[in-house]
Amino acid sequence: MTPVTLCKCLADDTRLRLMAMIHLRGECCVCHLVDALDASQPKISRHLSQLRACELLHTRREGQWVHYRLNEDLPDWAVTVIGELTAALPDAERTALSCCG
Amino acid sequence: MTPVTLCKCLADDTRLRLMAMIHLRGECCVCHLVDALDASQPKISRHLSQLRACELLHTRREGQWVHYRLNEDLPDWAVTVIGELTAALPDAERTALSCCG
DNA sequence: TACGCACATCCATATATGCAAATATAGAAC
DNA sequence: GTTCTATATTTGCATATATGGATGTGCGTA
Repeated sequence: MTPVTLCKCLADDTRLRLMAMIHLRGECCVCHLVDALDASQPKISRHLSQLRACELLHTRREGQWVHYRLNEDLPDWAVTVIGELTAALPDAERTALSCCG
Repeated sequence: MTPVTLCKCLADDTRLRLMAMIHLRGECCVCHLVDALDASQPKISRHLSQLRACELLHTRREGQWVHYRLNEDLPDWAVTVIGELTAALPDAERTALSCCG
């Protein structure tokens, strides 16, 4: 995980909101992410795949659901950056991502 | 300045190193940035233009030289992110950007 | 005029993005 | 076991955007 790699991962509105939502809520399953972000399921899936390939996210399967969570081994600076960017989102958007839907 | 905008600006190796160098050194003129990053002048110039257009950098002309510095009005979260990413660069690279060349 | 510094434009290439369709995977009903 | 449905992923294709080199232009200095 390099600084540029992290920025590329977060340099897309969908991916940044995915990371923010998982950062705020903790573990999330795909269907909840699709609902909260109001995007097509394949679109969400593709971005999740990219975030997983870059080792930002880890997954856990539970029956038919796949749960995504932050990689616990991310370096501190990466977690700090994700937290700062999440906190900098507009209040309305951050609230929509954090509350249960 | 939105979180996604900042990430897009920093999601390129040349731009991230430009921002890191200016963050570490303070104000820099274009010719020094070109030397330190070992890239073509038009390439550096184009990326600087983009960073200036996004309000990350401000400029000051002094004779034939143009000096770039961080926008003093950047929100705190943006400065924090830039600082974290700069600090996360490999030691050798960060040293090359910070020392006088 | 001549020279150096910085910026802008043109063009080719590479990468990213999104939609649609096809392919696993798991659970429920029979 | 078989079939059906829901969930999630993957792939192909077209489009959009980003990137970099080469070249030309503008500005300031001597």
